[in-house]
Amino acid sequence: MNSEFTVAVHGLVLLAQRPDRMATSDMLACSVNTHSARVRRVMGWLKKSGMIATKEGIGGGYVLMGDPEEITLAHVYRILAMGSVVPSWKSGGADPDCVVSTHMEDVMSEVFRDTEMQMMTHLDRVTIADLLDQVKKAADGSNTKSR
Amino acid sequence: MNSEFTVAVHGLVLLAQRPDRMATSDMLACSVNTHSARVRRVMGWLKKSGMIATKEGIGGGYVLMGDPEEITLAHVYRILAMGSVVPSWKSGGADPDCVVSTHMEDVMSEVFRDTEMQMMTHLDRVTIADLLDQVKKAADGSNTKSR
DNA sequence: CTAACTGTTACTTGTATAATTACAGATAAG
DNA sequence: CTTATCTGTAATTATACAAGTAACAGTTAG
Repeated sequence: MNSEFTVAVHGLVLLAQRPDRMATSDMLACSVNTHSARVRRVMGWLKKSGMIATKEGIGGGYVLMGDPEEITLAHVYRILAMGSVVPSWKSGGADPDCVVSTHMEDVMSEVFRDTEMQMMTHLDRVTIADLLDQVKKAADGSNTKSR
Repeated sequence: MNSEFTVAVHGLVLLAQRPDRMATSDMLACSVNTHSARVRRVMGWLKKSGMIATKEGIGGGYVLMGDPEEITLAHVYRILAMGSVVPSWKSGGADPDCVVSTHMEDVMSEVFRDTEMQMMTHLDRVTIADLLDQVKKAADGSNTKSR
């Protein structure tokens, strides 16, 4: 699971929170705590998927297009992070006389693939709206605490 | 999921395949295609968990202690890779006036934790023996092919 | 025209990880 | 006793990848 997924989810939650569902890349970058160029890159992928729309020029920004209660983390993951839990490093292949060496790469590839699929079943159950709720609860908790 | 998990699983499958359930770090390193010092480091963790035993000196090596049919990938994951699917990079925290910025780190931490738990349910169903079977099947497939 | 935005590429910097070296300790065999 | 073969461990080096950032082009409104 990569940081681009994190940026995207954070960005979508911020858009969902905004009254007009809109924010500029600078605003998003400030909330996320990263550079706006990075935000633009990530949000560009989401735009391509139709999850958000963009308005260029004066008064522009990114606009959430879907219903936060219907946007799942699995959907975001598929766009930005698919395969990211799989290590890039592979074992085996060095010893042609050892069947384990010869075949473990393929066997592990399947393990990783199936594991990622299972992981998606959780992400399929969590929506952007859920996360916004959690943010609000945490914020209410913070406010209560400071009283 | 990190490469140490991969090294460990590969090593365990090789031990399970061996008639005496034993192999030296050099042998393992050759099969895995890495340096023996790295193998020793990883196997050291498995030894601490009781999954394997070691014999030092002449005629030494690593010995599989459990039943391959009862060693799950989840067990290996817990020892070596716990938390490895979580990005080290965190978003938010830069804008104290933005509740999303302030709380998203904690919210995402919980998402990652729950996602990893769900992932473990798959790893709990796969054993070292399963993987060895797959290696054997793949090897049989290869042999058939070359006829 | 200028300013405010998105979009994109390329470069720089930082971080994490894999490879490797070096050596100590344990054990068996001669 | 010495030597060889193993495990165990720390440190250093090399490599890969990812995050940060600069730079600029294109789009749009005033």
